[in-house]
Amino acid sequence: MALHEKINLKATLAIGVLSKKTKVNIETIRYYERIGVMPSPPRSAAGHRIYAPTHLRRLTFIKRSRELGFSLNEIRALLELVDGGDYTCDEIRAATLLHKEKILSRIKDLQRLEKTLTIMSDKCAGDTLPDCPIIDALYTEEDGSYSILDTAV
Amino acid sequence: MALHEKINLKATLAIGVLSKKTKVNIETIRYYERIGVMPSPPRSAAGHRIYAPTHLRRLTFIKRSRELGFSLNEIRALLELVDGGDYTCDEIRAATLLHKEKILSRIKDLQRLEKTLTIMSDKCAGDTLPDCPIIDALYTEEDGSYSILDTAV
DNA sequence: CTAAGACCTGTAGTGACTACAGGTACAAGG
DNA sequence: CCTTGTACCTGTAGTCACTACAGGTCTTAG
Repeated sequence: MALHEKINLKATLAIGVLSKKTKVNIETIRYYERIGVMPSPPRSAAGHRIYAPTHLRRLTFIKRSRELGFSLNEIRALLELVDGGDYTCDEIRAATLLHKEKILSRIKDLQRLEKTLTIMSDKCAGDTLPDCPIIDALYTEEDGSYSILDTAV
Repeated sequence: MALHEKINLKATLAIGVLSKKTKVNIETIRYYERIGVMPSPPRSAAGHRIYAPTHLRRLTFIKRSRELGFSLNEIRALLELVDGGDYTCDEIRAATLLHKEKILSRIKDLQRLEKTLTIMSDKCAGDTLPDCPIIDALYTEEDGSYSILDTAV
């Protein structure tokens, strides 16, 4: 192994190092590769993944976007735009605002929920009797005009 | 099939009827039975499930609790209390308030998220140039003190 | 008698991971 | 030289709360 090869390896990262730097689980990194949001990196002779700074940047992007509540599919779409280089600031802002709207409606759902829970527990005498208005309420079909189901982050 | 048998069947429901009354999917009802939150109902000669009004009540309870953001495991625990009949109003209220706290912290997470998204899109000129501060921000590791991951409803 | 519809079981897919089991590679210490 | 420890590898299965088939049986109306 010649010196110049060592120099080339200087800026590379093993998966464990990448994991620590990004605080993304090793298994998650491999998962991202499997589903194609991270590219397959080159391998060492022993088959170990060798990451370059570009991978670090990309994984940071993915992690940050996940933290902001984007789904992996949304991130995939964002990355395609970015990879293609044919995006405009307008497009990205539109996607961000759309996402913000989703978050806002999720907040509203949860606030309605919280209100209902408050009302229910306020009705409750909170004594040691086996009779509870909360339980009664749960047995009663409500309006059902809202559903918080399938509104995961 | 004698008359008295028909009378006994009067108040029973087929799975499709139960599904329509509760607005819970047929497949979901069977799923609830499989995981044990709904009891296995008696069957007709042909093997069809025959539900009684108690099943309707129980499924309503489950649906309503799900709408209020309780997980099936939490519902299982609630149902055990109710089934045992040894619950007090206090216990139920405590569970409800605990759940409310979870919802509140989820709301806070989402509000922080929303704020960040607002700040990011405000920075954006929104023009047709392929250069976007949002993208730049996504490539940048932030504090990371909060994570919205694994905070599904 | 036939066709539509409701029901049955069992399995696989979703999203975004996480957790193994069982194996290989490689460096440092005895 | 051997052992020990660590980091890596693949592949599969589990999580949650469903949903969606495939491929069958049963019931009911015309």
